[in-house]
Amino acid sequence: MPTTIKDIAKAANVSRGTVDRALNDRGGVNPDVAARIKTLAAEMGYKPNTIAKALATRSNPIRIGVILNSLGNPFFDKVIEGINSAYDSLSDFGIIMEIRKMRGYDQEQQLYELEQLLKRGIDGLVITPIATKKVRDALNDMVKTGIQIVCCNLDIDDVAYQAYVGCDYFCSGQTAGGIIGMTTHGESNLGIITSSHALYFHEMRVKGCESVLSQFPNVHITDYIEAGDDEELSYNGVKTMLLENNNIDSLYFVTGGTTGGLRAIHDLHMEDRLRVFTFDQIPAVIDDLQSGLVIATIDQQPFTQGATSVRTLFESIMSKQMPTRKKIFTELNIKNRYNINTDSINTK
Amino acid sequence: MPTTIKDIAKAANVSRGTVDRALNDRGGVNPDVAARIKTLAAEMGYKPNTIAKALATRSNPIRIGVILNSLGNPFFDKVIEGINSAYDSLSDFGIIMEIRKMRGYDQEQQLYELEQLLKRGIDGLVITPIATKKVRDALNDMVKTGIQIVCCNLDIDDVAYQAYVGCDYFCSGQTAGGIIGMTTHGESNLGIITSSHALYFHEMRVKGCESVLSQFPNVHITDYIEAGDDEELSYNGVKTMLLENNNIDSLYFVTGGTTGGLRAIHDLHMEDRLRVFTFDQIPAVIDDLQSGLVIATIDQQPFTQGATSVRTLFESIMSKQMPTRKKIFTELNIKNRYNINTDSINTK
DNA sequence: ATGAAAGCGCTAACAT
DNA sequence: ATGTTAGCGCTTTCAT
Repeated sequence: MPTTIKDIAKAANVSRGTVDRALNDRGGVNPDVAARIKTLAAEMGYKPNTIAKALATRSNPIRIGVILNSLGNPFFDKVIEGINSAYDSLSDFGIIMEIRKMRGYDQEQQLYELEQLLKRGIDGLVITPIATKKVRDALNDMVKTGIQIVCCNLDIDDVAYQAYVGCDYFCSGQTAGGIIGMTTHGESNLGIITSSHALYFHEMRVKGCESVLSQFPNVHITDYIEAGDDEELSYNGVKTMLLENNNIDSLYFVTGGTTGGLRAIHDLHMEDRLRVFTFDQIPAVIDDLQSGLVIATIDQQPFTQGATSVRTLFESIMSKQMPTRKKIFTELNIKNRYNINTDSINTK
Repeated sequence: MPTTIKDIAKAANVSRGTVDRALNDRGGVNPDVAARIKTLAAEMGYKPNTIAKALATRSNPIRIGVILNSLGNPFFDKVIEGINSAYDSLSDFGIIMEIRKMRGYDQEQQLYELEQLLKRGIDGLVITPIATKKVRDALNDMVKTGIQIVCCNLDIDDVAYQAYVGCDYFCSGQTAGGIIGMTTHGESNLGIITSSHALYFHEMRVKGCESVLSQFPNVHITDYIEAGDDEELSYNGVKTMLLENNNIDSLYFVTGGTTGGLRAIHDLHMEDRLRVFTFDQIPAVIDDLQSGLVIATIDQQPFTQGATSVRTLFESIMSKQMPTRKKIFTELNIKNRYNINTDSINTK
């Protein structure tokens, strides 16, 4: 039988209330007594029982806010599924969650959503932060008021958050580089489509890929465009790229814009000439994995990212402790047409 | 506020005890009243609060037995980590778990372990079942006495278990076939090392791979040995295979024996001649992914298999309901040297 | 500063 | 067959 607060109370010759106050630093307890209780608890190997605590605090439940720049980005569908799944499984603990969705990387929009959540009152926040000074400051202000933050999918420097949950972007680029090098047998003229050099994490995917491709002297990066995560820009950009460089035989889509770019290839009927490498398992990618146009896509476990963000935040609030690791990296997985997710777990 | 048993009691004009008895079919309640309570509960959207239930039943906790044929098989290290992780996170719910480890596929050994667990008394069982008639019968007998079963990593037909948690073996073979075909550019003389044709699931990996490779007319299966999951047999078999077939340029290790086989390659100094494809992320594979000998390995999420088995069993016992899906497939993931797991979640 | 007691939602033992 | 009550481990309010 594990040690309970009652056992400690008896051992310390005080009431359960006092033990609770001491152990949780609620104040109003003689420092000497508090110290005695704490050492006693440690000696007896006390571990608070989370579910009992959750039951007891059910009347003022933990409130979690979520802000995702998910609108118009099919990648986030799975992240949201993961968030909802974790929420479901935590509902017995009495938690309240509100998701707010926004489009793209507009900091003003994100600041607005933050304000709305603050108004309602929250204990914790899951966010895909936009890495600007204003957002950084706003987040740090929240932390000062006691709100705990977990970053999901996007990281941000110099914010006192609890954890970042997402992939290692440089590593994801390396993984892509590895599969590009191997499947082209080290002979290729590659076109790269990225969002913007300004987006640090997407740039990491390019750098990671290049660092590996440098080992393949006959893989040449022939062209390189920025499509700003916009499907139309990507569509037109890819069209131009392919028409202007008729030696390009493979394409590397770093992020958003993949759907538009694939459409361009189909409209040009250039499927047979090209090998395409992408990220994530969005619908357009799955279709073209089946058709054989996309050779491989790198998955970053979006479902797990969502679920783990919520769970990590919850545990962090409940236990009043930092998570054991600050950077919680999800796996990077190469998917071909045979192992794309149909009905495995971590997915649904 | 969610509906509680108290709300239903009030609405039905009975006591909470009666509601509890009715909803849990504990008997000793007027059928009409029971029916009324049940429909009322459904109407009011009642969902039992798991954590309250767990607290209340803490005095006779759920006992879970685990039987794994993990001895001498490094693959299972991660499965066990997953099992222990799930156990930790469920310990507040008051569960007791006992793991029994055995070696290989000996049915008598497995029957013995089953008997030991039965003696101690268990409510649920996680097992890597050996698919023989005796084991099948023993498991079905247990189910009849009310013990719930979850199969982990290995499936078995005609057992009334709650769920199978593991990979789709045929699909894992297809995935391997895809990566072999792509990275060899469809030109290869392939040697296959499997455990035994008699082991259905390993055979599926061969069939799945062959089904895909048939699309690559210039990939030839040159040799094919059975190494019975034994490292020494594999070591010698691979040596012979490579010496007798000096046109073999790639190897496909279906399962156990990978460590021994890789050692044979090194001892023959044939690293440069070969491309190797394996399953799982056991230490020897990780080393040779780094060295470049292993091109890719197919991961099946062993940590998740362990954790999900325990969680599924626990939820199934607590809720007295079948899991939503009977076959819970873990993801199959292609790993190259850049995305093998170092410190991502799902792993540790 | 400390103790006592009620209560979170549910189960189980005991009454009726 | 049904009601009542104590209790699981913890928090919180109200006394002292």
